Amino acid sequence: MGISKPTAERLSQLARLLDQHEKRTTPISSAEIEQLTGWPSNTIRKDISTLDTDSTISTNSGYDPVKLARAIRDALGFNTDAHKCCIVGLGRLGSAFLDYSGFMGSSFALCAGFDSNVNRIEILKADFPLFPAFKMKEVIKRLGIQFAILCVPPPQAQPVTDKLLDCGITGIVNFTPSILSVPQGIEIENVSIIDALGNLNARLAAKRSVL
Amino acid sequence: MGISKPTAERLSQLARLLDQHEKRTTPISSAEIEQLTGWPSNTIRKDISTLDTDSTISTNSGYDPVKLARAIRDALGFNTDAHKCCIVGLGRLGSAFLDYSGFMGSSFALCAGFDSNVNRIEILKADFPLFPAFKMKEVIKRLGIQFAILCVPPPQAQPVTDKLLDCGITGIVNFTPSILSVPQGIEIENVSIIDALGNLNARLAAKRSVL
DNA sequence: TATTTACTGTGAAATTATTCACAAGGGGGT
DNA sequence: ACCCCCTTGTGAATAATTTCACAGTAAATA
Repeated sequence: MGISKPTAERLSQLARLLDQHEKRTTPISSAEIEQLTGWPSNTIRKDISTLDTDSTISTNSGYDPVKLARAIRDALGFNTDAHKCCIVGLGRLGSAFLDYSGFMGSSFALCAGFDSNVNRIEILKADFPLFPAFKMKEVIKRLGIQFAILCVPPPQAQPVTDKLLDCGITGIVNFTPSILSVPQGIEIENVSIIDALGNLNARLAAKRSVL
Repeated sequence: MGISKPTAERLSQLARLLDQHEKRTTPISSAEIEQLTGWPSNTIRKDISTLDTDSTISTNSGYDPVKLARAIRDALGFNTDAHKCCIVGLGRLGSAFLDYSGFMGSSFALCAGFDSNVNRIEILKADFPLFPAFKMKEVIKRLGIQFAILCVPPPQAQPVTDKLLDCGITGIVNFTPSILSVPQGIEIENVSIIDALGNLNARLAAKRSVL
Protein backbone atom coordinates (compact mmCIF):
# COMPACT_ATOMS: atom_id res chain seq x y z
CA MET A 1 0.00 0.00 0.00
CA GLY A 2 1.00 3.56 -0.69
CA ILE A 3 1.90 6.48 1.49
CA SER A 4 -1.00 8.33 3.06
CA LYS A 5 -1.71 11.92 2.16
CA PRO A 6 -0.70 13.57 5.45
CA THR A 7 2.46 11.49 5.55
CA ALA A 8 3.34 12.42 1.98
CA GLU A 9 2.87 16.09 2.75
CA ARG A 10 5.13 15.98 5.75
CA LEU A 11 7.76 13.96 3.92
CA SER A 12 7.76 16.32 0.98
CA GLN A 13 8.44 19.24 3.29
CA LEU A 14 10.94 17.22 5.24
CA ALA A 15 12.94 16.57 2.08
CA ARG A 16 13.19 20.32 1.55
CA LEU A 17 14.21 20.81 5.15
CA LEU A 18 16.95 18.21 4.74
CA ASP A 19 18.25 20.03 1.66
CA GLN A 20 18.93 22.97 3.92
CA HIS A 21 21.12 20.67 6.04
CA GLU A 22 22.85 18.75 3.32
CA LYS A 23 26.31 20.07 4.13
CA ARG A 24 26.18 19.12 7.78
CA THR A 25 28.11 16.02 8.70
CA THR A 26 26.31 15.06 11.90
CA PRO A 27 23.13 13.03 11.67
CA ILE A 28 19.79 14.71 12.30
CA SER A 29 17.50 13.14 14.89
CA SER A 30 13.73 12.98 14.90
CA ALA A 31 13.81 15.14 18.04
CA GLU A 32 15.70 17.82 16.16
CA ILE A 33 13.25 17.63 13.27
CA GLU A 34 10.45 18.08 15.78
CA GLN A 35 12.20 21.16 17.06
CA LEU A 36 12.52 22.58 13.55
CA THR A 37 9.08 21.72 12.21
CA GLY A 38 6.80 21.33 15.19
CA TRP A 39 5.72 17.80 14.13
CA PRO A 40 6.00 15.27 16.95
CA SER A 41 9.08 13.08 16.66
CA ASN A 42 6.87 10.00 16.90
CA THR A 43 4.98 11.00 13.83
CA ILE A 44 8.16 11.75 11.96
CA ARG A 45 9.59 8.32 12.75
CA LYS A 46 6.36 6.65 11.71
CA ASP A 47 6.41 8.59 8.47
CA ILE A 48 9.99 7.57 7.80
CA SER A 49 9.20 3.97 8.62
CA THR A 50 6.78 3.83 5.69
CA LEU A 51 9.72 4.45 3.38
CA ASP A 52 11.53 1.24 2.87
CA THR A 53 15.13 2.15 3.31
CA ASP A 54 18.31 0.22 3.85
CA SER A 55 19.71 0.30 7.36
CA THR A 56 22.52 2.74 6.57
CA ILE A 57 20.05 5.62 6.58
CA SER A 58 20.00 5.91 10.34
CA THR A 59 22.47 5.41 13.13
CA ASN A 60 21.93 5.52 16.82
CA SER A 61 22.29 9.26 16.75
CA GLY A 62 19.91 10.11 13.95
CA TYR A 63 19.36 10.09 10.21
CA ASP A 64 21.80 10.89 7.44
CA PRO A 65 20.24 14.03 5.92
CA VAL A 66 21.35 13.33 2.36
CA LYS A 67 20.35 9.67 2.33
CA LEU A 68 17.03 10.41 3.99
CA ALA A 69 16.20 13.16 1.51
CA ARG A 70 17.00 10.80 -1.33
CA ALA A 71 14.91 8.00 0.17
CA ILE A 72 11.95 10.34 0.54
CA ARG A 73 12.22 11.54 -3.03
CA ASP A 74 12.46 7.94 -4.23
CA ALA A 75 9.33 6.99 -2.32
CA LEU A 76 7.45 10.04 -3.54
CA GLY A 77 8.51 9.39 -7.11
CA PHE A 78 10.60 12.56 -7.27
CA ASN A 79 13.69 10.88 -8.65
CA THR A 80 12.04 9.33 -11.65
CA ASP A 81 11.81 11.05 -14.98
CA ALA A 82 10.36 14.52 -14.75
CA HIS A 83 6.71 15.25 -15.21
CA LYS A 84 6.27 18.06 -17.69
CA CYS A 85 4.34 21.14 -16.63
CA CYS A 86 3.21 24.35 -18.27
CA ILE A 87 2.17 27.73 -16.95
CA VAL A 88 -1.08 29.05 -18.31
CA GLY A 89 -1.55 32.78 -17.93
CA LEU A 90 1.57 34.92 -17.71
CA GLY A 91 0.28 37.90 -15.76
CA ARG A 92 2.06 39.03 -12.62
CA LEU A 93 1.54 35.76 -10.83
CA GLY A 94 2.20 33.43 -13.75
CA SER A 95 5.33 35.23 -14.82
CA ALA A 96 6.62 35.05 -11.24
CA PHE A 97 7.23 31.34 -11.85
CA LEU A 98 9.45 31.96 -14.83
CA ASP A 99 12.47 32.39 -12.60
CA TYR A 100 11.33 30.34 -9.64
CA SER A 101 14.20 28.20 -8.44
CA GLY A 102 12.18 25.61 -6.52
CA PHE A 103 11.72 23.27 -9.47
CA MET A 104 15.31 22.10 -9.38
CA GLY A 105 15.66 18.86 -7.47
CA SER A 106 12.00 18.05 -7.98
CA SER A 107 10.65 15.68 -10.56
CA PHE A 108 8.64 18.44 -12.17
CA ALA A 109 9.92 20.48 -15.06
CA LEU A 110 8.44 23.62 -16.50
CA CYS A 111 8.62 23.34 -20.25
CA ALA A 112 6.14 25.80 -21.71
CA GLY A 113 4.19 28.94 -20.93
CA PHE A 114 1.01 30.23 -22.58
CA ASP A 115 -0.75 33.57 -22.70
CA SER A 116 -3.35 35.06 -24.96
CA ASN A 117 -1.42 38.32 -25.12
CA VAL A 118 1.23 37.94 -27.83
CA ASN A 119 3.00 41.12 -26.78
CA ARG A 120 3.63 39.79 -23.31
CA ILE A 121 5.14 36.61 -24.67
CA GLU A 122 7.67 38.59 -26.62
CA ILE A 123 8.67 40.74 -23.68
CA LEU A 124 9.06 37.97 -21.11
CA LYS A 125 12.17 35.84 -20.88
CA ALA A 126 12.31 32.26 -19.67
CA ASP A 127 14.47 29.14 -19.86
CA PHE A 128 11.68 27.43 -21.77
CA PRO A 129 9.58 28.61 -24.73
CA LEU A 130 6.46 30.76 -24.40
CA PHE A 131 3.56 30.40 -26.80
CA PRO A 132 0.38 32.24 -27.73
CA ALA A 133 -2.74 30.58 -26.36
CA PHE A 134 -3.98 29.30 -29.69
CA LYS A 135 -0.98 26.97 -29.94
CA MET A 136 -1.84 25.29 -26.65
CA LYS A 137 -3.21 22.05 -28.02
CA GLU A 138 -0.45 21.50 -30.52
CA VAL A 139 2.35 22.24 -28.03
CA ILE A 140 0.89 20.24 -25.13
CA LYS A 141 0.43 17.19 -27.34
CA ARG A 142 3.83 17.51 -28.99
CA LEU A 143 5.80 17.95 -25.76
CA GLY A 144 3.70 15.47 -23.81
CA ILE A 145 2.83 17.96 -21.07
CA GLN A 146 0.88 16.43 -18.23
CA PHE A 147 0.25 19.19 -15.67
CA ALA A 148 -0.82 22.81 -15.90
CA ILE A 149 -0.32 25.66 -13.48
CA LEU A 150 -3.31 27.93 -13.88
CA CYS A 151 -2.74 31.66 -13.32
CA VAL A 152 -5.35 33.31 -15.52
CA PRO A 153 -7.81 35.98 -14.31
CA PRO A 154 -10.82 34.47 -12.46
CA PRO A 155 -13.40 34.91 -15.25
CA GLN A 156 -11.26 32.82 -17.59
CA ALA A 157 -10.47 30.08 -15.08
CA GLN A 158 -13.24 27.67 -16.06
CA PRO A 159 -13.15 28.19 -19.84
CA VAL A 160 -9.36 27.81 -19.92
CA THR A 161 -9.64 24.69 -17.75
CA ASP A 162 -12.05 23.17 -20.24
CA LYS A 163 -9.59 23.96 -22.99
CA LEU A 164 -6.73 22.34 -21.04
CA LEU A 165 -8.69 19.15 -20.53
CA ASP A 166 -9.38 19.08 -24.23
CA CYS A 167 -5.60 19.26 -24.72
CA GLY A 168 -5.12 16.15 -22.58
CA ILE A 169 -3.96 17.72 -19.30
CA THR A 170 -4.76 15.44 -16.34
CA GLY A 171 -3.84 17.61 -13.37
CA ILE A 172 -4.11 21.32 -12.63
CA VAL A 173 -2.62 23.43 -9.86
CA ASN A 174 -5.17 26.20 -9.56
CA PHE A 175 -3.83 29.55 -8.38
CA THR A 176 -7.03 31.39 -9.21
CA PRO A 177 -9.69 31.93 -6.54
CA SER A 178 -12.24 30.13 -8.71
CA ILE A 179 -13.33 26.61 -7.87
CA LEU A 180 -13.00 24.56 -11.03
CA SER A 181 -15.36 21.88 -12.11
CA VAL A 182 -13.79 18.91 -13.86
CA PRO A 183 -14.83 15.38 -14.77
CA GLN A 184 -13.79 12.27 -12.84
CA GLY A 185 -10.22 11.26 -13.46
CA ILE A 186 -8.85 14.80 -13.52
CA GLU A 187 -7.20 16.16 -10.38
CA ILE A 188 -7.20 19.73 -9.13
CA GLU A 189 -5.04 21.16 -6.38
CA ASN A 190 -6.22 24.55 -5.21
CA VAL A 191 -3.58 26.91 -3.93
CA SER A 192 -5.19 29.85 -2.20
CA ILE A 193 -3.61 32.45 -0.03
CA ILE A 194 -6.94 33.08 1.65
CA ASP A 195 -7.23 29.42 2.63
CA ALA A 196 -3.67 29.54 3.91
CA LEU A 197 -4.42 32.58 6.04
CA GLY A 198 -7.63 30.94 7.22
CA ASN A 199 -5.72 27.86 8.37
CA LEU A 200 -3.19 30.01 10.15
CA ASN A 201 -5.90 31.93 11.91
CA ALA A 202 -7.80 28.78 12.89
CA ARG A 203 -4.68 27.20 14.38
CA LEU A 204 -3.83 30.32 16.34
CA ALA A 205 -7.42 30.63 17.57
CA ALA A 206 -7.43 26.97 18.65
CA LYS A 207 -4.18 27.51 20.50
CA ARG A 208 -5.50 30.60 22.28
CA SER A 209 -8.68 28.84 23.40
CA VAL A 210 -6.60 26.18 25.17
CA LEU A 211 -4.76 28.70 27.29
CA MET B 1 -14.86 22.45 20.30
CA GLY B 2 -14.24 23.91 16.92
CA ILE B 3 -14.37 22.84 13.32
CA SER B 4 -11.83 20.21 12.31
CA LYS B 5 -9.07 21.08 9.90
CA PRO B 6 -10.24 19.02 6.90
CA THR B 7 -13.77 20.31 7.38
CA ALA B 8 -12.57 23.91 7.57
CA GLU B 9 -10.58 23.49 4.38
CA ARG B 10 -13.52 22.13 2.48
CA LEU B 11 -15.87 24.77 3.84
CA SER B 12 -13.50 27.54 2.92
CA GLN B 13 -13.39 26.32 -0.66
CA LEU B 14 -17.12 25.70 -0.65
CA ALA B 15 -17.73 29.33 0.30
CA ARG B 16 -15.77 30.39 -2.78
CA LEU B 17 -17.69 27.94 -4.92
CA LEU B 18 -20.98 29.36 -3.64
CA ASP B 19 -19.84 32.87 -4.54
CA GLN B 20 -19.70 31.70 -8.12
CA HIS B 21 -23.38 30.75 -7.82
CA GLU B 22 -24.66 33.70 -5.85
CA LYS B 23 -26.90 34.98 -8.60
CA ARG B 24 -28.73 31.69 -9.09
CA THR B 25 -32.16 31.53 -7.56
CA THR B 26 -32.55 27.76 -7.22
CA PRO B 27 -31.09 26.02 -4.18
CA ILE B 28 -27.90 23.97 -4.56
CA SER B 29 -27.97 20.39 -3.28
CA SER B 30 -25.19 18.41 -1.69
CA ALA B 31 -25.33 16.10 -4.71
CA GLU B 32 -24.65 19.01 -7.01
CA ILE B 33 -21.75 20.15 -4.85
CA GLU B 34 -20.37 16.64 -5.06
CA GLN B 35 -20.61 16.87 -8.80
CA LEU B 36 -18.74 20.18 -8.84
CA THR B 37 -16.05 19.42 -6.29
CA GLY B 38 -15.66 15.67 -6.15
CA TRP B 39 -16.26 15.54 -2.38
CA PRO B 40 -18.89 12.97 -1.39
CA SER B 41 -22.27 14.53 -0.63
CA ASN B 42 -22.26 12.77 2.76
CA THR B 43 -19.12 14.55 3.78
CA ILE B 44 -20.45 17.87 2.59
CA ARG B 45 -23.62 17.50 4.64
CA LYS B 46 -21.61 16.49 7.69
CA ASP B 47 -19.40 19.52 7.21
CA ILE B 48 -22.39 21.81 6.92
CA SER B 49 -23.99 20.24 9.98
CA THR B 50 -21.08 21.46 12.12
CA LEU B 51 -22.11 25.01 11.29
CA ASP B 52 -24.96 25.98 13.48
CA THR B 53 -27.39 27.57 11.14
CA ASP B 54 -31.01 28.52 11.34
CA SER B 55 -33.39 26.30 9.46
CA THR B 56 -33.94 28.71 6.58
CA ILE B 57 -30.58 27.78 5.10
CA SER B 58 -31.84 24.61 3.50
CA THR B 59 -35.06 23.42 1.96
CA ASN B 60 -35.99 20.00 0.77
CA SER B 61 -34.36 20.77 -2.52
CA GLY B 62 -31.01 22.04 -1.31
CA TYR B 63 -29.16 24.92 0.28
CA ASP B 64 -29.54 28.63 -0.33
CA PRO B 65 -26.13 29.53 -1.82
CA VAL B 66 -25.94 33.01 -0.36
CA LYS B 67 -27.08 32.06 3.13
CA LEU B 68 -24.81 29.04 3.20
CA ALA B 69 -21.79 31.06 2.11
CA ARG B 70 -22.51 33.56 4.82
CA ALA B 71 -22.97 30.87 7.46
CA ILE B 72 -19.63 29.33 6.50
CA ARG B 73 -17.83 32.64 6.70
CA ASP B 74 -19.43 33.33 10.08
CA ALA B 75 -18.29 29.96 11.39
CA LEU B 76 -14.80 30.42 10.01
CA GLY B 77 -14.54 33.90 11.47
CA PHE B 78 -14.43 35.51 8.04
CA ASN B 79 -17.11 38.07 8.77
CA THR B 80 -15.51 39.53 11.84
CA ASP B 81 -13.11 42.42 11.78
CA ALA B 82 -10.29 41.92 9.33
CA HIS B 83 -6.95 40.52 10.30
CA LYS B 84 -4.19 42.74 9.02
CA CYS B 85 -1.54 41.26 6.77
CA CYS B 86 1.64 42.49 5.11
CA ILE B 87 3.66 41.29 2.15
CA VAL B 88 7.35 40.90 2.80
CA GLY B 89 9.49 40.85 -0.33
CA LEU B 90 8.14 42.57 -3.41
CA GLY B 91 9.89 40.65 -6.15
CA ARG B 92 7.90 39.07 -8.95
CA LEU B 93 5.90 36.85 -6.66
CA GLY B 94 5.34 39.36 -3.86
CA SER B 95 4.29 42.12 -6.21
CA ALA B 96 1.83 39.76 -7.88
CA PHE B 97 -0.31 40.09 -4.73
CA LEU B 98 -0.55 43.85 -5.02
CA ASP B 99 -3.48 43.59 -7.36
CA TYR B 100 -4.84 40.22 -6.28
CA SER B 101 -8.60 40.42 -6.02
CA GLY B 102 -9.13 37.40 -3.79
CA PHE B 103 -8.86 39.36 -0.54
CA MET B 104 -12.24 40.96 -0.96
CA GLY B 105 -14.91 39.10 0.95
CA SER B 106 -12.33 37.52 3.21
CA SER B 107 -11.53 38.68 6.70
CA PHE B 108 -7.94 39.38 5.73
CA ALA B 109 -6.74 42.75 4.59
CA LEU B 110 -3.42 43.61 3.05
CA CYS B 111 -2.25 46.81 4.60
CA ALA B 112 1.48 47.09 4.01
CA GLY B 113 4.31 45.86 1.82
CA PHE B 114 8.02 45.76 2.57
CA ASP B 115 11.14 45.40 0.46
CA SER B 116 14.78 46.16 1.04
CA ASN B 117 15.04 47.73 -2.40
CA VAL B 118 13.88 51.35 -2.08
CA ASN B 119 13.75 51.79 -5.84
CA ARG B 120 11.26 49.04 -6.25
CA ILE B 121 8.97 50.53 -3.63
CA GLU B 122 8.82 53.76 -5.55
CA ILE B 123 8.03 52.09 -8.85
CA LEU B 124 5.29 49.75 -7.61
CA LYS B 125 1.73 50.89 -7.10
CA ALA B 126 -0.69 49.46 -4.58
CA ASP B 127 -3.86 50.32 -2.69
CA PHE B 128 -1.88 50.25 0.55
CA PRO B 129 1.46 51.81 1.44
CA LEU B 130 4.84 50.19 0.70
CA PHE B 131 7.81 50.68 3.01
CA PRO B 132 11.54 50.06 3.02
CA ALA B 133 12.52 47.04 5.11
CA PHE B 134 14.10 49.05 7.89
CA LYS B 135 10.71 50.49 8.81
CA MET B 136 9.22 47.07 9.36
CA LYS B 137 9.13 47.06 13.14
CA GLU B 138 7.71 50.54 13.46
CA VAL B 139 4.99 49.99 10.84
CA ILE B 140 3.93 46.52 12.02
CA LYS B 141 3.55 47.73 15.59
CA ARG B 142 1.78 50.93 14.61
CA LEU B 143 -0.74 49.30 12.28
CA GLY B 144 -1.19 46.21 14.46
CA ILE B 145 -0.31 43.80 11.68
CA GLN B 146 -0.72 40.18 12.66
CA PHE B 147 0.21 38.06 9.64
CA ALA B 148 3.00 38.19 7.07
CA ILE B 149 3.14 36.78 3.56
CA LEU B 150 6.75 35.87 2.95
CA CYS B 151 8.02 36.19 -0.63
CA VAL B 152 11.74 36.89 -0.21
CA PRO B 153 14.51 34.95 -1.98
CA PRO B 154 15.31 31.64 -0.22
CA PRO B 155 18.59 32.71 1.43
CA GLN B 156 16.78 35.50 3.24
CA ALA B 157 13.80 33.45 4.33
CA GLN B 158 15.04 32.49 7.79
CA PRO B 159 16.70 35.80 8.72
CA VAL B 160 13.65 37.79 7.61
CA THR B 161 11.41 35.40 9.55
CA ASP B 162 13.43 36.05 12.69
CA LYS B 163 13.02 39.75 12.09
CA LEU B 164 9.26 39.38 11.64
CA LEU B 165 8.89 37.51 14.91
CA ASP B 166 10.82 40.26 16.61
CA CYS B 167 8.23 42.67 15.18
CA GLY B 168 5.43 40.70 16.83
CA ILE B 169 4.07 38.75 13.84
CA THR B 170 2.35 35.53 14.98
CA GLY B 171 1.61 33.79 11.68
CA ILE B 172 3.46 33.51 8.37
CA VAL B 173 2.34 32.24 5.00
CA ASN B 174 5.58 31.03 3.52
CA PHE B 175 5.85 31.18 -0.26
CA THR B 176 9.58 30.45 -0.28
CA PRO B 177 10.84 26.89 -0.71
CA SER B 178 12.69 27.15 2.61
CA ILE B 179 11.36 25.41 5.69
CA LEU B 180 11.29 27.98 8.46
CA SER B 181 12.11 27.30 12.05
CA VAL B 182 10.07 29.21 14.60
CA PRO B 183 9.38 28.96 18.33
CA GLN B 184 6.24 27.45 19.83
CA GLY B 185 3.23 29.69 19.54
CA ILE B 186 4.03 30.95 16.04
CA GLU B 187 2.27 29.33 13.10
CA ILE B 188 3.62 28.77 9.62
CA GLU B 189 1.65 27.75 6.56
CA ASN B 190 3.85 26.59 3.72
CA VAL B 191 2.57 27.19 0.22
CA SER B 192 4.65 25.28 -2.26
CA ILE B 193 3.96 24.62 -5.88
CA ILE B 194 6.17 21.56 -5.74
CA ASP B 195 4.11 20.10 -2.90
CA ALA B 196 0.97 20.88 -4.86
CA LEU B 197 2.30 19.09 -7.93
CA GLY B 198 3.43 16.21 -5.72
CA ASN B 199 -0.07 15.83 -4.29
CA LEU B 200 -1.55 15.92 -7.76
CA ASN B 201 0.82 13.27 -8.97
CA ALA B 202 0.25 11.05 -5.93
CA ARG B 203 -3.51 11.20 -6.37
CA LEU B 204 -3.31 10.39 -10.04
CA ALA B 205 -0.90 7.54 -9.36
CA ALA B 206 -3.21 6.13 -6.67
CA LYS B 207 -6.11 6.32 -9.07
CA ARG B 208 -4.20 4.55 -11.83
CA SER B 209 -3.14 1.73 -9.53
CA VAL B 210 -6.77 0.97 -8.73
CA LEU B 211 -7.70 0.49 -12.37
C1' DT C 1 -55.74 13.59 0.26
C1' DA C 2 -52.59 9.93 -0.51
C1' DT C 3 -48.28 8.95 -2.82
C1' DT C 4 -44.02 9.57 -4.77
C1' DT C 5 -39.71 11.82 -4.90
C1' DA C 6 -35.72 14.30 -3.58
C1' DC C 7 -33.69 16.24 -0.32
C1' DT C 8 -31.31 17.08 4.63
C1' DG C 9 -29.41 15.78 9.04
C1' DT C 10 -27.33 12.53 12.04
C1' DG C 11 -26.28 8.49 15.05
C1' DA C 12 -23.45 4.43 14.39
C1' DA C 13 -19.88 1.79 11.97
C1' DA C 14 -15.74 1.65 9.51
C1' DT C 15 -11.63 3.47 8.25
C1' DT C 16 -7.56 6.22 8.69
C1' DA C 17 -4.13 8.79 11.27
C1' DT C 18 -1.77 9.92 15.45
C1' DT C 19 0.09 9.08 19.84
C1' DC C 20 1.89 6.15 23.25
C1' DA C 21 5.06 3.04 25.30
C1' DC C 22 8.69 0.33 25.10
C1' DA C 23 11.91 -3.21 23.09
C1' DA C 24 16.24 -3.21 20.65
C1' DG C 25 20.65 -1.50 19.50
C1' DG C 26 24.88 1.13 19.09
C1' DG C 27 28.52 4.41 20.83
C1' DG C 28 31.34 6.40 24.58
C1' DG C 29 33.09 6.63 28.93
C1' DT C 30 34.93 4.27 33.03
C1' DA D 1 33.39 -5.63 29.71
C1' DC D 2 29.88 -3.10 31.73
C1' DC D 3 26.73 0.54 32.14
C1' DC D 4 24.48 4.68 30.72
C1' DC D 5 22.41 7.50 27.51
C1' DC D 6 20.31 8.58 23.41
C1' DT D 7 18.61 6.96 19.47
C1' DT D 8 15.28 4.30 16.04
C1' DG D 9 11.45 1.34 14.90
C1' DT D 10 7.02 -0.51 15.75
C1' DG D 11 2.84 -3.02 17.76
C1' DA D 12 -1.02 -1.50 20.36
C1' DA D 13 -4.15 2.04 21.96
C1' DT D 14 -6.41 6.15 21.12
C1' DA D 15 -8.33 9.78 18.52
C1' DA D 16 -9.99 11.85 14.40
C1' DT D 17 -12.32 11.55 10.06
C1' DT D 18 -15.11 9.59 6.70
C1' DT D 19 -18.67 6.65 5.14
C1' DC D 20 -22.96 4.37 5.64
C1' DA D 21 -27.75 3.90 6.23
C1' DC D 22 -31.88 5.59 7.16
C1' DA D 23 -35.39 8.45 9.73
C1' DG D 24 -37.60 12.80 9.01
C1' DT D 25 -39.58 16.42 6.08
C1' DA D 26 -41.54 19.14 2.68
C1' DA D 27 -42.71 19.99 -2.01
C1' DA D 28 -44.80 18.01 -6.21
C1' DT D 29 -47.91 14.95 -8.44
C1' DA D 30 -51.97 12.53 -9.39
